[in-house]
Amino acid sequence: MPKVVPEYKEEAKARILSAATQTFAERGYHGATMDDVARVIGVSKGAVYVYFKNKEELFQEMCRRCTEDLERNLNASFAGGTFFQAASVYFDKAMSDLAAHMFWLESLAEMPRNPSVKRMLQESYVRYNEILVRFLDRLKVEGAVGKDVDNRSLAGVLMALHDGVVAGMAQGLNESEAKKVWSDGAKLLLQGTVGHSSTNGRNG
Amino acid sequence: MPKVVPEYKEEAKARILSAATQTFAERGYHGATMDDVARVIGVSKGAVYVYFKNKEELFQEMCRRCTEDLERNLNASFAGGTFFQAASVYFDKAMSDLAAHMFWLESLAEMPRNPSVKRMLQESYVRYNEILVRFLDRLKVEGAVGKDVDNRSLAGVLMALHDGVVAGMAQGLNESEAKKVWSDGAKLLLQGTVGHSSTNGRNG
Amino acid sequence: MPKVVPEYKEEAKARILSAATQTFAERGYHGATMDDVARVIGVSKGAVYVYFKNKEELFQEMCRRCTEDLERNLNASFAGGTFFQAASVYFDKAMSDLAAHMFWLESLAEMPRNPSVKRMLQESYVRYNEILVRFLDRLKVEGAVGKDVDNRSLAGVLMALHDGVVAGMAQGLNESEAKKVWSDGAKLLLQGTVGHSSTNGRNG
Amino acid sequence: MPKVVPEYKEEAKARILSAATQTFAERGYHGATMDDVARVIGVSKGAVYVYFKNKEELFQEMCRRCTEDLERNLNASFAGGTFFQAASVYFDKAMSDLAAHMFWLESLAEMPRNPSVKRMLQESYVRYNEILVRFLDRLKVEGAVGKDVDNRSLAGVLMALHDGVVAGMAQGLNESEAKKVWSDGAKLLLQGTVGHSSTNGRNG
DNA sequence: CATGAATGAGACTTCATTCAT
DNA sequence: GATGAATGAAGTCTCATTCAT
Repeated sequence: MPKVVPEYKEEAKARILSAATQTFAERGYHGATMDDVARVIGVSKGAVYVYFKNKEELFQEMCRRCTEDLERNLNASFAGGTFFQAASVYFDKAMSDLAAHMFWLESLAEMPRNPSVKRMLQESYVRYNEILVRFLDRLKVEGAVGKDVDNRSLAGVLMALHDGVVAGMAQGLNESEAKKVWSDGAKLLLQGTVGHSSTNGRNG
Repeated sequence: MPKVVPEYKEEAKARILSAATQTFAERGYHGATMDDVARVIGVSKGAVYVYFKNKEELFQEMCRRCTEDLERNLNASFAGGTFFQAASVYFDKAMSDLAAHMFWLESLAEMPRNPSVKRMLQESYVRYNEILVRFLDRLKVEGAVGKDVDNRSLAGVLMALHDGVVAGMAQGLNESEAKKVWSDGAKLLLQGTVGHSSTNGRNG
Repeated sequence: MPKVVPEYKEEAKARILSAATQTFAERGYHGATMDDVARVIGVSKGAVYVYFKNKEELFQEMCRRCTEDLERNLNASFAGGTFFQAASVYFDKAMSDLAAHMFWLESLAEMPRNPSVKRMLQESYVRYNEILVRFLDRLKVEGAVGKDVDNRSLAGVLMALHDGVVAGMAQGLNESEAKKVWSDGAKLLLQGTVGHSSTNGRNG
Repeated sequence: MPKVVPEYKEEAKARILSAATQTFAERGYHGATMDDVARVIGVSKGAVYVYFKNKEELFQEMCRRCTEDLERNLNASFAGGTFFQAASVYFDKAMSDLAAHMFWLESLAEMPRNPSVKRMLQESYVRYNEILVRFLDRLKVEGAVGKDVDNRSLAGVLMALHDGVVAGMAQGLNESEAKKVWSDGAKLLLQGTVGHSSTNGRNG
């Protein structure tokens, strides 16, 4: 890969970010050293500083990419289909990057001390919610969600379920258990929304 | 109370643990220094080392007490009454110690690097689950939960919802929003368990 | 020297400042490492940080003390007596701390990059001038300095002579050569002030 | 001018030296990076290494050129005319390159750590002195300087005055104040040399 | 020749831990 | 027991220098 092509720097950055996400997920923000990150891709400490001004900026860029990836995944998964299809598609895709989950916990813990990360996570939290609300609004129109349900609240519950499953995996839940919690939770919630009054099960 | 009696040592330990929990919650495990902890209670760094061999042991003891507190709260809240009563009692008690939530996120993030903490959190996770399963089993006997529901799974969903609400608070949810997510989630889940077949709303 | 006495910290600070002045004078601000400074007094790097927040603050404190010492020396030397007595007393005292001269050159060079040092040196420069002006004013009253001489300007010339002698020593002038330049310069200047008109040689 | 001719290399070297002098004067030897120097003339770091083996050699070459420039200026200014004419001509020319003054202070400070620079500055100091002595010898022949004056010493005083004025400018003296110190100093010194015995003011 | 990505030695700084008082 | 000065390992970051392109 010649150094002269313009894409080179972007690739190098991406390589570092990938190594850093993995390392930070394993060792945490404070436990991971710049040396650790560099060693993963077989370069020297100094090389990382060519692409990122400091550890903090590296971390922020990782957060940015992670939240964007998650948003992309949500957008792609909750674009159409039934509730369960979407939830399942989303979950399977999300599970393919387990390191991202631990990294997310790390960034949650870093929020109180890093205003930039805090802002990013709070803003992305709101955006995720909106994606889900849009999806649920469509389901309501189709009758798959009861008319008396507050979709904003339901979206909040779904996100809590999601975050809680990730936290659960950190606490020992294996992947299949996590998937069961996620799908059982989703099923119960959807059943709850149609409640005893509705009979529409098309989207369930 | 003279200084030589054993109670004094316990009091001193408790004072340090309380200061440490607060400090670790604010600054994180790595961000909080032994000096910070000592300063909060107005003693010297050296004094902390009289009661705890090192930072790690201090942290582990904090984790132990936090998981015990949480377990106590769960046991007390999910001892009797309806599902919503229990959920509400629990939540109100839990909210009274907000620092504990951030500390819990910290300990989650520390798990991969601290086997002892990892074991503690995984074991307590299982115990929490058992508490909830016992509670749900009773509700099922009383008919408040549908007979075809897997209580172990429902307990897992409830815990995920709980953990997700805490994570949501870190991401910007305020206390009343959090309470709404928690109670709406609990309501939807219970409605889901009784589904379209059951008509029993006594425990809702 | 017990650590419990209050004077201990002041003494430790003074010890570090002395070691630092010597080290900075030899190696320069950038060439001298905190390790170098610590090693001179046989302590560890970390000990220096107990007394000074960082290298910059250490340097500033050194500047402060050096300018104060110089001012004290000027005040003591140019308090009374003839011009030559004062100049000679001053010079002999100043020469006893050669390291201070090189340190002063270092701080001159650091001025453009260190606003705090810049301010300190500029302010002390003005104060030195005032000390000399006061002294010259007295001489004028006594008739040792011609009435038509601008004492402020003469003080400026004297200070330039002083600074130039120090610079000259850096450039190879040995102590006796420096003393000759200083005293010959002072003599010529004083002769110049009384010029061809005055005949008063009492202070020459 | 094709790139292969030797003149090109000389031009490139001169361009780098000029950029480096400016940069080193502003940021100091340690504060100025090779990148800074290269950026000023819009070339890459590597290009500087084509013309100079390392930072030290670049610095030495700068010192050499600066001392040569100063010597040239002294030779040109103190070639003929009266004392004041020479001093004034010299000063005006010297003031046109203020950066050189700060660079000179930098190199003074670097002397203890750079034997090559030390040797250069010490040798040039001697040469400057000889230029002034030659000039003063001529004035003495012409009677503008008293016969009983030690010209070598007077030259030393003049150089101290010069260096002190430069140091004074670093300490806050503006250009007109500096000029006043320089010319008042020169006047007083010359008056001093003719002293109470001589009445010759032709050169004053 | 020129470029600039990469290196790695070395500096500053922090902080858990120890120990003499 | 309590203190806090001192230690030293370890981490972040810089930058002179090299070298493949």
